[in-house]
Amino acid sequence: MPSNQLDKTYRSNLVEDKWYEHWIEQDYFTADSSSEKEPYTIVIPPPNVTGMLTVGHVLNNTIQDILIRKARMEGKEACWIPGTDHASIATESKVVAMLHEKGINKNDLSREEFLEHAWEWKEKYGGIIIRQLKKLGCSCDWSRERFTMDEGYTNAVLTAFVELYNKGLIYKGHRLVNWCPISRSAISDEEVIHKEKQGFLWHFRYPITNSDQYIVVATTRPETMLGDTAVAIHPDDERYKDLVGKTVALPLTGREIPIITDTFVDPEFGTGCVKVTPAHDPNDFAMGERHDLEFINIMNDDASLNSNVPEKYIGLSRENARKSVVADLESLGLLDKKEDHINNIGFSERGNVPIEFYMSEQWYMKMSDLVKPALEAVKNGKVKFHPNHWTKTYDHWMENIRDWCISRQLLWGHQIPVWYHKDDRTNVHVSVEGPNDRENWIQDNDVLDTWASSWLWPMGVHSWPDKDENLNKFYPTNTLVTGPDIIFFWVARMIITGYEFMDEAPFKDVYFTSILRDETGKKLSKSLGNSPDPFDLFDEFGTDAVRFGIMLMAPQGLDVLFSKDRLEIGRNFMNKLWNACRFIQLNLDDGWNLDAQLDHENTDLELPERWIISRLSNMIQDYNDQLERFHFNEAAKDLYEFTWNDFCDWYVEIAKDRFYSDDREKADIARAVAIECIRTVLTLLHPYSPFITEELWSHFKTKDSPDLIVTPWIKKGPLRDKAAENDMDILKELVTSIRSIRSRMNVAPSTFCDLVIRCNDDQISFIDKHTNLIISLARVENIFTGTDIEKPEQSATAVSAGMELYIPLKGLVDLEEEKNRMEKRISEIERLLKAIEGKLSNENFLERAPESVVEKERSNLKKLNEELEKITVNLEVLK
RNA sequence: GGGCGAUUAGCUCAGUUGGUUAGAGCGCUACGUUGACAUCGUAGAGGUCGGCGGUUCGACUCCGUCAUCGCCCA
Repeated sequence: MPSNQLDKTYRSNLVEDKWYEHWIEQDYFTADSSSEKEPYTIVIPPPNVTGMLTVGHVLNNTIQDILIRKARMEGKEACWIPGTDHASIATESKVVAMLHEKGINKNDLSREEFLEHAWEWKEKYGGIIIRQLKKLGCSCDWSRERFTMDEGYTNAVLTAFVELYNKGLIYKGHRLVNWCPISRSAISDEEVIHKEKQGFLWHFRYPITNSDQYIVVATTRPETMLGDTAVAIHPDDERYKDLVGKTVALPLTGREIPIITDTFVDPEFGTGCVKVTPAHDPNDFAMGERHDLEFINIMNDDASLNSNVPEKYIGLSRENARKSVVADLESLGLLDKKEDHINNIGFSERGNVPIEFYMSEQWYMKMSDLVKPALEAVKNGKVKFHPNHWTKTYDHWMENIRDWCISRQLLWGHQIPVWYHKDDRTNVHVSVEGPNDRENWIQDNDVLDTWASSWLWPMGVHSWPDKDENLNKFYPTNTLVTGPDIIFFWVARMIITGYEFMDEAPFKDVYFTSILRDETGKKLSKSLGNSPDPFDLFDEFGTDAVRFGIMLMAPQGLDVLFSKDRLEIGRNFMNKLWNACRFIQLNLDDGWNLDAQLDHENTDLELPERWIISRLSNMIQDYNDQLERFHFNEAAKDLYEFTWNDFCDWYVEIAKDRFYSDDREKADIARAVAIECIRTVLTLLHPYSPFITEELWSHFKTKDSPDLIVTPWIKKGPLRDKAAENDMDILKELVTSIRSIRSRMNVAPSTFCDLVIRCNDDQISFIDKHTNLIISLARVENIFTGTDIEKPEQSATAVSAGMELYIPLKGLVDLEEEKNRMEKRISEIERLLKAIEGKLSNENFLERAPESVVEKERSNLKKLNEELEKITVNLEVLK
């Protein structure tokens, strides 16, 4: 597959599909349940089957791909199980909209007919996001792809229902639920989004029966007064004591309702009197039960008013009903006043309209016992959260958990496996298969909440409830990667099912990704239109660059402000890597044998080689550590900095000197060292940026090496060499100082200048040893050294690494500027010295600080004093 | 009302268990096409680490408090 020479720029579109197809052909992604290797498993958070790839998916799935590719390279049996979620409400509403466009009303269809359309829709659009994940480069085991409504998965969902039902943990209840009038279904507490909205507080006068008195109630929802069945005051409220026990003639309805007392009423709020609408408010519902009030449901399932209200209001939408009721009360002189009020309104997450509290019969799950092992697992660290602070959110939710409404009045989903006998509705059959004499039974109409199916994902993707070798091998999984916004919906519930059905947590680590926001801090979402299409980004920057860039910008545990130009960093890095490889390749002789490895034991390396290998080893260590603790951004940064700052900026520049010299052996060593660096970087970068690294690998691998995707991971570098790092730091500082002088004095890069160094004997021999490097890196003609060498006339100076540097520049030196610069440095040194002297004259410091810290201060003091002395002398000379 | 998190250079962010002359990228300034890369190179300017207290020999780092912003829950 390798062609001979690398193009001048990296062209992602020529590379990506080629390698993805190759990996698929070689079957690298498929996990083997019978292998002896240690398993490493991830289950994908199943995206909505009708969804499209968002930038959030890119972040989330890149992280999973990084983990799984690394595990694969580490020689584990890597298994990343992909799939999609049927997403009841979201999908059903799309299908309804599609039908509507065709002029079909959902209500005119039978369940079977509707589902036929829905499956058709799923077949048509369901594959999109899977194809998109492939473009992203995800190395999922596609042979294991699952859909939550597949036959096997459905069996798991229904089995779980039946088991929990039989344990008495699932029951039917008639109570208020959160009702979405758009989807006409119950929704769970977690699907209600609270928003503050500017509204009003209306004060109405309710006439006391047989009296000319009235009582004023305050409400934010006038239309519900048609369902009032009481007025309540606080029992200690002196203002209304006389009215207790009397009744009110409820306006517009002709109904007579009692005035009751209840401690729930807040005397401070409004007038201290509240209307009580037990069928439409959770607090009123509770009061209704306490006081045995009448529950009057005044709404249809679409929130329009039903026949329990006076005729003129029947059929009105809740908004119009509000207008009518207010107008009518006002015309009766019963509107006392209207004031501004900020309401906290619950919105349906999917329908994006205010929810209703609606009385209906629903299925509930008892949660209090189920959560216990799951709560414990996170507390004692069997399941670890990254970042850890999410455990607090988890604990709080789990400790205050309420029963879960799991039924939905929808068609798309898992129909509840409960049958009622035709002759006797109280005769109930609950099983996965259903009754044998089906013709005599009617199945429950509702489907299960989608989360009541996806909560089984880690086991349901296998054969559960059957225990086959896949389940044995790949459960529990290792790491879950998901967003903190579904910590309740999904993460907590999966841990619950893990313990309930497998007696074991479903994963060991949970990594919560950053939530992506745009530059103004808004959450990226399709509905807001602020989410860029990832494919535009892939085209513009290359998939690898997007993956790398997004990982580099995703901080640990924080939201991330996404912006396109930050992806440029990724693109530039890919280009840099590509060109560094290209340069090394250009400098390999025709006969260069890529199989020749650097023999670390028996090769005498010079300083730059020892240094870069030490830096490489250091990076390998840090990189592995960062990945180990899920700090993906910092791992990426380690790789970036080594490649760019150490390797390209310094080593490749030094290698040029070797390549162009006559010393064949030195040049070959430099080639071998450079190739080792490149191979290491490619190996470690592969999980982040799989395509470009595989491509480059094909040019740099040894003959017998496998594809990079299955090349052994690197955990440890050849060796650290502290001495080499120190020496190289001195050399770099020297070169930088010289460049700095040149820049300050406007010496053109093409000009070679002379360099005079006053320093001690050790330093002289150091300079002698590295003369060639200094000459080529700093563009110097001749170097003169001496312990007492004189400062040349008209020269620019610097003190660097304890040496005095002079660059003769006849006529070019701006004395004033030089003087200012030196004075600035002198005052900086004096500031530092003062601080150090303060510390060193503090007895407490000397006594209590560790010796190494004191020593460091002393050596700093010495260094700075020497520098000060030299600069001062040079300044004197200038004057 | 309760909880969580944030506040470091113009912008976006790093900064391990307290001890560095507080870092990076972008942006900015100057110079530059020197045998890979202008998606580049070299050099440089730019910060009293949100305020106030406290612990400590020593605080960007730990504690308290206030302010501002964001999120979750009620």
